[in-house]
Amino acid sequence: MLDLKFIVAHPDLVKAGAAKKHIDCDVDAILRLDEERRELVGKVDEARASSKSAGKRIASASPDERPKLVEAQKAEKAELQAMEARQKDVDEQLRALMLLVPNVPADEVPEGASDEDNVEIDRWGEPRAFDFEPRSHLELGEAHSWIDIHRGARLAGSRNYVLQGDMALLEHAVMRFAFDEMVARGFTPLSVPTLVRSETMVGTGYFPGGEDQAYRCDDRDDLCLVGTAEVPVTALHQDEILSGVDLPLRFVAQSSCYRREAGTYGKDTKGLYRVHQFQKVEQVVIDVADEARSREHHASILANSKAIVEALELPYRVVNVCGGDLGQPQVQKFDIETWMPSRESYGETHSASRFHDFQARRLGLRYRDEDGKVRHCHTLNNTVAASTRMLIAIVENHQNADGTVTVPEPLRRAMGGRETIGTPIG
RNA sequence: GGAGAGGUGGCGGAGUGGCCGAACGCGCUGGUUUCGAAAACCAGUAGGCCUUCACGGGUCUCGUGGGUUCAAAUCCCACCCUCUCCGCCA
Repeated sequence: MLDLKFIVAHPDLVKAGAAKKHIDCDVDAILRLDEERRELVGKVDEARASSKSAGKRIASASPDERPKLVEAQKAEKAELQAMEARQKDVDEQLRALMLLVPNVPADEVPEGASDEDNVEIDRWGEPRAFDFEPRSHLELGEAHSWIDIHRGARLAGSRNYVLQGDMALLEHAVMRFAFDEMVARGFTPLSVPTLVRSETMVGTGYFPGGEDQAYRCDDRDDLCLVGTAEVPVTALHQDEILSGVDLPLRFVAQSSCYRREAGTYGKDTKGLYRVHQFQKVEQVVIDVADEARSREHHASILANSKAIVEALELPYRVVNVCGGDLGQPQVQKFDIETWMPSRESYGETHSASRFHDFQARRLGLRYRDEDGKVRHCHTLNNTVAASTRMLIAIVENHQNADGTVTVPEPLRRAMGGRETIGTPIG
């Protein structure tokens, strides 16, 4: 969330930011509640101080004046309790509203309502001109018994799948390559829980608002399956005060990712593009609160992922995500979209976001700065590789006329040294 | 799942109703000393909120939330977490 002091000092900026994101929030109600809160806090503190000193008088009073003093205190206490109850009520209302206020987008974020308004800012490689009719990943997958949608659905419902044989191997190969690359770049490898407390979902900004998109086990255990390792990794140091000299922290984690995809019925129903579960390697950076550093990290985590996609020889473009396509927590987001022949378009494969202290403030993630002051950290994250979407891009872009698939060089070692997979299709 | 023990500051650890945001030790920071360092000695060392130009002052927080009391780290209730033993188990 945003700093309450910031909201109070710059209500128009916050409102403009929300408008740019096409998100509703009641800034004026927050201003009103904050004023009421200040008034109450002043009064409550005063009443408490007087109650305290009265208590001390009672403790040192003689036995015969004690009952009188205690009686007087009882009356004051009722008054104090009423004020405290009101204060608590105001605080709760305030927090609930604060959780709904979106982060202010950067100036460079383009205006726009949906992903159609995202602005291309970079492009690498050329979509391949096939001299044969290219097959979709699903056609290839079914021909080679690599992808089993029917049994996936039978096991787990629609939007589920089973990978078999070389496709299951290739999935591991991509994940391992992505993970190793990040470790080589100095990121600390992490293996984290994917089932987290609801509180952790709130901390990273997914709740409130994203409850429909998460699988929840909270009727019995107050736990949710994460949609990305970003959640447990960013929250790793929640409620801690880190030492400034330890920053930045750079983490890489692989995890299963679970997404309900509510409200997407009928959209991307074919193949592996939009599924309920996949594997993902994710990178997370936690650093001091500094705009320049935030921008540097943003560029660098984007570069990390570009290097992966380039090493796999996949054409891509980078888009500057517009206001309306930006989530509540982000300041700015760059998506990498990788060319997918069957879609005849670039499909989103990576999402590099920076948050300023929006997540850190919810998480209680802080550090002690050089000047001795305690501040909230800045957080960032980006996809390194998401299994299903990378598999789509790899098999579709590197397919051959006979239905075999050329394995990109970095993945060959994990594929037993083979240059191609699949037997020619008749 | 059953039985027991426990959760106090960066760490260890005292504290069983008012004098406790909290002894003592370690760590850390500054100073004295030293050619420099170590040691020794002295001083400082949690966070939130309100208030103040500032110095400061007030208040809250001893796992979390409720309760008892004029007064709670301390008593009561619920929940969360950790550890030990048993059971189950990849």
